[in-house]
Amino acid sequence: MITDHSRENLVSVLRQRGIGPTHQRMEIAHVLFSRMEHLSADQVLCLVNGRHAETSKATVYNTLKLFVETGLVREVIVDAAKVFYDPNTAPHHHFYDVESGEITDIDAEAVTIVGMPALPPGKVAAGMDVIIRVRPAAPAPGA
Amino acid sequence: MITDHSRENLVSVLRQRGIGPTHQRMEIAHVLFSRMEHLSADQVLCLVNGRHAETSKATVYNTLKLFVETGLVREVIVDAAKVFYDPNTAPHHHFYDVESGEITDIDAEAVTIVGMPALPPGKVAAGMDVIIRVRPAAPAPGA
DNA sequence: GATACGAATTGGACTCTGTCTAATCCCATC
DNA sequence: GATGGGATTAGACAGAGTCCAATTCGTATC
Ligand SMILES: [Mn+2]
Ligand SMILES: [Mn+2]
Ligand SMILES: [Zn+2]
Ligand SMILES: [Zn+2]
Repeated sequence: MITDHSRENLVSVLRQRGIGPTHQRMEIAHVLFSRMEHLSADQVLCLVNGRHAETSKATVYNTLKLFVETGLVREVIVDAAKVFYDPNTAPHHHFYDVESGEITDIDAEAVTIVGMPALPPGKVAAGMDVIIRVRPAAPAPGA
Repeated sequence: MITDHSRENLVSVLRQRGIGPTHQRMEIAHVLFSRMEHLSADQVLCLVNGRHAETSKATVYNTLKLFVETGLVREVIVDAAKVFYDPNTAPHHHFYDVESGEITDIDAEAVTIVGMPALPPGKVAAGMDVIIRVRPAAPAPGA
């Protein structure tokens, strides 16, 4: 969890991962880590170019892929339409509102999975996702 | 779990859900229930048209959506690239091999989730997915 | 300051999954 | 064998994401 969003700190966070801190990468990291929300590539593109266009779609995709490969952010696959990028890399799970698209974190510490079967032979674990799909409660009938 | 793949039984399975058993729908149901595998829309299209083309892409998408809406099959979202359709509608979870794309079922009976936090206020549960991402074990070094 | 060079960025074409629509087809009923 | 409504269809379309060759950037060296 990155709490210091200053330019100097973002530079060192990128450098720690061997990522050259270019202007575009800094802007994208800033968008992700200042908000700590689950953003799609298109949302990142729009936020980065909010004032005036300065970063291309190709660079946003290049950079998000680079951030994922280096473990700076995590992909969240809950919706068939698009990938979300999650600046929270601590182990955790998600609520997903299938109507609004809203994604909410669930602390992994709080949850235990009992009776998990052995991995298929010849396979090694690469991660676990728990997704609780929710929808807005229907208003009480007659209310 | 549908064990009888005879034409007559598929007709009655569709009728039970209020789905008119057209030739194309029967073929698609047959492809899904005779294999009991997790298939993408494109795989269904190719399998249905294996011999000679008889069903359009539009009909495959229409029919899969209809099957999902009526609870005959279930969508599995594990891969950003495409949706898989699962003829197993019993509650269960999945192993997903991120390299081969192979999907394997995990019986939900065997697994218990302890300490699940309360749903966000105003939300009602619509389902839970557990996805264990795996990859082929690296060959032993020096072997 | 000018030059050189590898790395990063870019526009735009392209692929792929999935949606939409208007025309046509199918088929049960009369 | 006409009628009518649902199902199917081709193909245009939309949106996410990839790819590539050309350009630009940042930095190191002179
Ligand atoms: Mn800025
Ligand atoms: Mn068949
Ligand atoms: Zn998250
Ligand atoms: Zn399954």
